Amino acid sequence: MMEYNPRAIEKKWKKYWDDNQVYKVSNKSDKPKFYVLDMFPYPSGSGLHVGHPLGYIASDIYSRFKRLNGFNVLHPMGYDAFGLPAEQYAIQSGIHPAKSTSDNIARYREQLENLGFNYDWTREVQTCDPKYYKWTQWIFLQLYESYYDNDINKAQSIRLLTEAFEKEGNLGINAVTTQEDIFTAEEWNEMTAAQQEDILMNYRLAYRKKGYVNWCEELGTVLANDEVKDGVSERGGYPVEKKAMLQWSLRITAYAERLLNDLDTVDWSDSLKAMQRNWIGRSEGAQLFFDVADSDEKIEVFTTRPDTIFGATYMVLAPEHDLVAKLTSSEQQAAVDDYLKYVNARSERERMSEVKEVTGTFIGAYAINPFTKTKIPIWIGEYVLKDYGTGAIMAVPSDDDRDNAFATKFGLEIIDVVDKTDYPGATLSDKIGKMINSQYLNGMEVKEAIETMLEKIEEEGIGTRKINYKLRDANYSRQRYWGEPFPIVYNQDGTSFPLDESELPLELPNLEDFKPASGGKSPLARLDDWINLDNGYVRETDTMPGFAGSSWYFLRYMDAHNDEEFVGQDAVNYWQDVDLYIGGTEHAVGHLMYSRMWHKFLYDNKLVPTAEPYKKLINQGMIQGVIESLYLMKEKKDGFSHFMCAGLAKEQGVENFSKILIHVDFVKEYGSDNSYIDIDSIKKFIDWRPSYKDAIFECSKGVYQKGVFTSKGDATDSRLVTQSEVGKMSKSKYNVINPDVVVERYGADCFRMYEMFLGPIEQSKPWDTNGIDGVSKFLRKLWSLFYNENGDYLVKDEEPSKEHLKILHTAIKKVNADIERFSMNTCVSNFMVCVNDLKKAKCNNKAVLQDLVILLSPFAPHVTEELWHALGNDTTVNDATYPQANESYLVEDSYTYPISINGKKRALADFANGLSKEELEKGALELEAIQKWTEGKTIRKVIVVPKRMINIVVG
RNA sequence: GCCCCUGUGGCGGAACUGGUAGACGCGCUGGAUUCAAAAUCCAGUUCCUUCGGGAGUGGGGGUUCGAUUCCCCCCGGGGGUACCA
Repeated sequence: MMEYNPRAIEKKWKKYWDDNQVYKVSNKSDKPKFYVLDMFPYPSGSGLHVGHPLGYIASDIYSRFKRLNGFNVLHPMGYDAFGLPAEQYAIQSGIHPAKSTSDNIARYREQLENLGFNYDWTREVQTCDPKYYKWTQWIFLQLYESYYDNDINKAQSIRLLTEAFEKEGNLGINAVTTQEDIFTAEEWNEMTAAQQEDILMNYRLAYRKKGYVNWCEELGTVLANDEVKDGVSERGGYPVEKKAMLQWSLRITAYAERLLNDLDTVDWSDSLKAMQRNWIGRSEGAQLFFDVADSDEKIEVFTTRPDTIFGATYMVLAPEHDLVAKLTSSEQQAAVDDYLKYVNARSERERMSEVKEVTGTFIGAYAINPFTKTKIPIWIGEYVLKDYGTGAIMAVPSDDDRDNAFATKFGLEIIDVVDKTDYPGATLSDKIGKMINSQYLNGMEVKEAIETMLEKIEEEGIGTRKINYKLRDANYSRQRYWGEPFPIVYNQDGTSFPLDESELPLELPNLEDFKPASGGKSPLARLDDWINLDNGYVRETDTMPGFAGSSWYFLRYMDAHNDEEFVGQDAVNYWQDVDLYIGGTEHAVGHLMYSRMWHKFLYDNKLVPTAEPYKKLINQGMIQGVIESLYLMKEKKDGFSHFMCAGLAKEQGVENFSKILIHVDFVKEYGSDNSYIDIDSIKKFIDWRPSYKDAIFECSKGVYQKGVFTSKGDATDSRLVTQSEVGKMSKSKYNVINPDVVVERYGADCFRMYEMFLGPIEQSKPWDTNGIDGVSKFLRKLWSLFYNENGDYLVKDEEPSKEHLKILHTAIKKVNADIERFSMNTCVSNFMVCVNDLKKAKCNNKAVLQDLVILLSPFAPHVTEELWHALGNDTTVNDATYPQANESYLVEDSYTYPISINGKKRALADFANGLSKEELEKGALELEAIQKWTEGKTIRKVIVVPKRMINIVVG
C-alpha cells in the first residue's frame, strides 16, 4: 500500500470484525468482568452531531484497553426508543412513531458503526420492543405489589401487609405511607374490597392517587418534577400548571435516605453528587402542633428551627391547605375568596418569577403559640407550599427572611430571638447566635437551643423529631400514546387490578390519529375495543414515562434475549453492576435517581446482587459549536434589508442592528475573528433565506445587491465579516457538524483521536475542524514508520536499540497511567511525542512498532488492525496483550537540574545520578552561572531535592 | 440567594502527591523543496526589554527555600437549585 488510506482500511477491517464476530461477548468466561456503559440515546430525527460521540469514544477506548488487559468486557448499545418527540412528530406528519423511531434508529446505527465502536450489537435493546417492555411492565407490577417496611428498611410484598392488617390492623405497622387513619383488624376485615384497595394504595410503591401534578397543556400530558425547568416543560419550553388529577406515582420518597447515604459508596463527581443531594433535600427538624383558638383543630407545622419558637408571632398556611375553609371567619371570607381566586389565576411561571413580591391575607382565626401561650394570627400566603412539610409554617419574622418580608409588609409583630452581635457578617441562614427573649433558652447558642427545644417538644407531647425531604414521589402517568401501556385494569368501582404475568406484554395497540383525546386523556382513550374488556373491566389508558424503560436497561444488556426473566440470575451475578458509566450531566436528577431507586428495589427483592447500579460515573462535557450571525440594520435602506459587515456595524453601534443567524457552512473561516462571507456565500445565504433575495450586503470592500457587486476600491469580492460566538451545537443554531462528514474526509481513527485530543472529557469545549490536521499528520507519520512513499515495507525484525526502547516504554508508561485516569487528551499527546521521537530516531524495528500498535489500538482501531496484520499477525489486535512498561529501559545516568537562586531558575546543569546531596550542592555552587548570583552575598541555605531541583537561598 | 465546577500564550489545552510554567496540537513568522500550489521538511513563536535582565497561570493578601497547585478575601464564566420552613 502506497500511502495511508483510511477509507479503504476502515471499510476492510469493519467487515473483518463483523465476519469474525470480534466484538461478541460471552457471559461465560474465566476472565474478570468489566462493564462499560454509555448513556442510553434517544434516537432523535436529526441524528448524531460531533458532540454526541465524545463519551462513546472515551468508553470505547477504555473498554478496548480493558480487554487488552485481560478483562471480559461488556460494552453494549441500544435505544431509549419511546418518547415525546416521535409522537409530536406523528401529530404533525401522520407518520407512525414506530416508523419514525425505527428509521431514526437505523440512522443512529449507521452513524455509530461508522466510528468503529466495539459494541456487541447482538445485545442491542429498544425500549419500544414488546420483548423489552414486557419486563418494564413486569417490574412495574412488582413495585405495585410492594410496600416499604421501615423496620427492616426495605421493600416487602404487599401480601405480608394484608396478612398483618387481617390480624392486627395497621397500628403496629411501620411503613412508608400516606395512610393517616388507624384501623383495627376487625375494621379491616369488614371493609369492602374497594375500601381495602383504597387503603393499600397508600402503601404500594407504585400507586394511584389524586394529587396536584405538573400539567402541560401544550404537550397534553403530566410531567415529572425533573421534566419541568423554570416553570416550563424541559422539552419544548411550554407552560406548566398545577392541576389535580388521578395519576400513577412511584413512592421514590421511601428510598430517600438510602439514595442519599449510598452516594457515599459510588465514585461520581462531586457536582453530580451535590445535585442529587440537593434534589433529595434532607432536613432535620421537628413536626409539632399549634392549637387553634376557639376550635378543636390543630395546625401541624414542620420547622428546622424549633429554637426560634418564642419569636413565632403568626402562622401561614398554604392557600390550598385543607384547614383554610374550616378556619376562615365570616368577616374574612370575602378577602380569602379574593385571594384564592388570585392565586389560582396565576401560572406556575408567574409564581416563580415574582418571588420578591409578598402576597397573602389574614383568615380571621388565631393559633396559640404552645410555648408563649399567646394568640397569634393565622394567614394564608403563596410563599408557603402545599407539598413541602405540612403545608403550614410557624412564622419567625426576626430570623427568617421570607417571614420578615411578609411581617413587614402586613405590619405583623417581630420579636428578636437570636442575638448575632458576636458573629459580625453572619446571615440568617448560618444558624448561629445567642438566644434572647426566649425564657429558659436565653444565653444558649443556637445549636444547643435547637437540641433543648427538640427534647422539650417531645417531652411535652406536642410534636416529634422529624426528617423532611424535598424529594417528591414521581409522577408515573403520561397522557400519551408512545410509551409502555400499564398492565392494569379497573372494575366498575375504579378499583385497580394487575394483569397476570402470563398476559404480559400488554402490547401497545396500533393507532392512526395521534392527537390527545379530550379531557386530558391519552389518544388510547379513543380505542373503545382495546379499553373495554369482555368482563366489564376497562384498561388504563395512560402510558408510562420515559424513565420507565431507561431505569433498568443496563440489566437487560446482560441477558438481552431472555424470555423467562428480565435478566437471568447467572448473567446478573456474573456482570453484577456497571463499572464505568459515561454520559452527560443532563440526567443527573432524572434518570440517575430513578434507576438507582429501581435498582435498590430489585436489590431488596434479591433480583440483583448490588445496592447501586453504577460504580463509577464520568460526565462528559459538551462540544460546543460556533454560532455565526450577520448584522442586519433595524432600519431598511430604500425599502431593502441592509446587512453590514461586523466591523462597520460596531462603528455605528450594534444596538442599531439585529443579529440574523447564518448557517456556518456558508461562512468562510468560521469561528475566527475574521470569519466572513464572499459573494458565493451570499448567494448560498439567499437561496437558504429567499426573503432576503433583494437585500443589500455592505462591507468595507464594496456593496452587493441582486447579483451585482459594486466595489469600493479595486476589490473583486465581498468580505463581509460575520459575528462569531461559541455556544450550543444545535439544529436551531445552524451550526451542527455531522461526524460522517469528518469521517469521510479524515477517517474514523482520526476523528476519534481528535475528539479526545480536544481536551479533558469532563470539560465543555468548542469544536474546531481546523485543528484536526494535527492528528491527521500524526497518523500519516505513524504510517511512514511502516511504509515509505513508494509503498516499500520498512519494518525490520532485529534487536531493538536502547534508544528506541526508551522512547517506546516512556509512551507505554504514560499512556497506561493516563487511560486509567481518563486523561485521553494527554494520551494522544504522548502518542505524538512517541511517533515524533521514533521518526527522528529512524526506528523501523518490528518489536518496538508492534508494541506501539497495540498501545494505540484502543484509540485508532482500524489503522492499528491494518498495521498489526502487516506485521505478520493473523488474529485481531483486540486479542493481543497490552504492553507493560519496563522501568529498566527508562533509567538515565544523569539528570538535568534546574538551579534556582531564591526560587528563581538561573541555570541548568547535568549531574550524574548517585551523587550525594552534598556533592550536588557543591557542584551547583561551583557553576559559573551561579557564582555570578552568589558573589558578595551570604548563602543562607541550599535545598537539594535529588532528581528534582536545587534551590540556593542568598541574602 | 444557596450549592457545585471553572479561570494558564492568538486558540484548544499540558504540568502526577507543592519542585524547570506553557508539553502536544492549531494558528502565525521565516526558510527548504516546487515553474507554481498542495503536501512534506527545518527553525522560531508568553509578554516587555536599554539584551544585563524584568514581569507572568482572573485580582489582592497569606503559608513556604519554592505556589498554576495549599489557605483567606474579591471578581469573571458555566451548571444545578430556589419562597423547601
